[in-house]
Amino acid sequence: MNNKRKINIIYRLLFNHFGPQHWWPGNSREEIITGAILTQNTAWANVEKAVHNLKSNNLINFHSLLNTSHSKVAALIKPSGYFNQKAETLHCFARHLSIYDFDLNRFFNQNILELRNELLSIRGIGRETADSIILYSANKPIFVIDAYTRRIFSRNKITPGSKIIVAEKRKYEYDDWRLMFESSLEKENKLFNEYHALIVQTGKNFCKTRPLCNQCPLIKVCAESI
DNA sequence: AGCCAGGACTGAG
DNA sequence: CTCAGTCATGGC
Repeated sequence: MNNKRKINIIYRLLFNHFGPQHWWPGNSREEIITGAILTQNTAWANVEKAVHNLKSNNLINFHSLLNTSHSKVAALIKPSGYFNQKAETLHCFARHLSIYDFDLNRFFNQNILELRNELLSIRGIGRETADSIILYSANKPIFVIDAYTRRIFSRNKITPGSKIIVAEKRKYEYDDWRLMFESSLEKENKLFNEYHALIVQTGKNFCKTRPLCNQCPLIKVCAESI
């Protein structure tokens, strides 16, 4: 069976198992962007504390954020780790958004690739963060790849291209993974939204770095049933 | 006591 | 172009 069919089947299995995930957690586009930056290599529970601190100071607002000192922002987001870098990234994003008078409608009103390139030009925003913002804040269909995605699918022999597997970490490029999913699914933001959320849910439950994913009951069932 | 979490960037070689 | 090193807190 080819990867395309496996990817579609696994989606149904995961959705049937976990149900709808209602992502992204957060109730405004600004909060989603903030969370996407703060969650870089960080447990979500820590991000929630940092977001709460920002909320208490009315700083889920990029205009206000730009008028707040680095040291104050860094102190508020301390629970999410890497607070100096992330405070800088938040400022860089805010500075970029000022070009659009802090109007996300205007910023998001361009095609996906242009938006993506703009996001990638902002220091501290890499591919995963850019794509999370595009999918979950701008509501445009782009498939988000993260460590869980690579881990779960590569351990189940579903990988892009035909490169030799050397190490788990950097076998394939980010965009190879992204295009594998995008070319296998209907290009629909609701589907991409749910699928990535389900992958994270699966990863959190069953596919941590250890124990190995081979011991993941769900994925094992998936693999066997395909 | 480590090890890891919904990454990104830099400088060496 | 690879890739180890760096950034950093809190939970298990």
